[in-house]
Amino acid sequence: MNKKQVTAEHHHFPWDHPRFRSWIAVARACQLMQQTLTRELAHLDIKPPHLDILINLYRFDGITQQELARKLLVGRSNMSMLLPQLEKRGLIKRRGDARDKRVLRLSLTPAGRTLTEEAMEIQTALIEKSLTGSPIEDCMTVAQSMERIIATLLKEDGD
Amino acid sequence: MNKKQVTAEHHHFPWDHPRFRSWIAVARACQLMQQTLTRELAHLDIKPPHLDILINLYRFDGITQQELARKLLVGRSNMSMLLPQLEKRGLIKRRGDARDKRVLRLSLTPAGRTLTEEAMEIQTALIEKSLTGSPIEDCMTVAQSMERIIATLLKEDGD
DNA sequence: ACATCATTGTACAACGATGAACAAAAAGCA
DNA sequence: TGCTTTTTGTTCATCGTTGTACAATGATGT
Repeated sequence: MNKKQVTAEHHHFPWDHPRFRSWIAVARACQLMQQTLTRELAHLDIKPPHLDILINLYRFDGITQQELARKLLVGRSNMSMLLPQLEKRGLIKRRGDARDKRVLRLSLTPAGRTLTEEAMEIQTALIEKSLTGSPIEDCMTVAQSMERIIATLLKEDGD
Repeated sequence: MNKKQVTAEHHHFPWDHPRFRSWIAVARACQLMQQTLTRELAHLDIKPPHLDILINLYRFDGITQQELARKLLVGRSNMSMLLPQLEKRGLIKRRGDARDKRVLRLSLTPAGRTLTEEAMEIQTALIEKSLTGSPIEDCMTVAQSMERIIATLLKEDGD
């Protein structure tokens, strides 16, 4: 009931808000994870963006470039730049669809599948190592929060 | 004790691991948040990387480029590319240190301070809006998990 | 059938981020 | 003092990402 409270009850700065601090931590962790993954994938001569592509081709064989770009939250032009590289390296195959001559359907070659499995091994190991300090239920809480964020941001995006 | 269990007890795929799925959600949320923030900052003619710089100059007046780069987890060369732009726009000031003639000490101009406050308002609003679905205690859990990840990844980085 | 609009992939210029090589200044050490 | 090593910032070539403009194909409506 004196001066102390007056200064304590004001939250002028963003970094005093718990949600703000929380998000900054998320962003930095993400950045660090990307950098570390980049280093650990170096000897396979691929980078996180390539791995994202390969994993999705592994899961969804025959997907189109458009669908792939939407899953990865990147532009179509991005795929047009990266996919020919992977194709030249013999990791993926692109063949036109008979019914819709606009689309190119994507799939992994045997070499691509092998490389993807090696890379996923590395990524999984890195994630497990980084998250061993957090109990599974905390990971579930994190996942739920993140899914809510994704839903919120996607909703106002496609209006 | 028959065939069913044999296939069920194997977790071949990364996306079956809860920690893996959890991290994928983190990465996608981060990506989306960045894109949304980029759009909402557009009318101020700055992008998330610039805002990161400005906020740190707001908090830590007189910081050097090296210290700034370390806080942002980017290379020194990155700062050498971005800071001259902000200086030409009259948002920051760079002046040499008398005692150590190598370093440049950074500070915001009045115009830079004003712009930073506007931009922080936007970012804070976006974060609050995206996280309103998550109770504060969940945010704290998220923050703790992320700080652990950061600590883990930084530890093996600076060895 | 025809015109119009939407969708899919590409080409290109602009920009941010990186790592390596470099110059200048400081720090450590003989 | 003089020599080496470390630190700080810059420059440059390279690469991923974006947005825009474009061509080809498909879908829609009259």
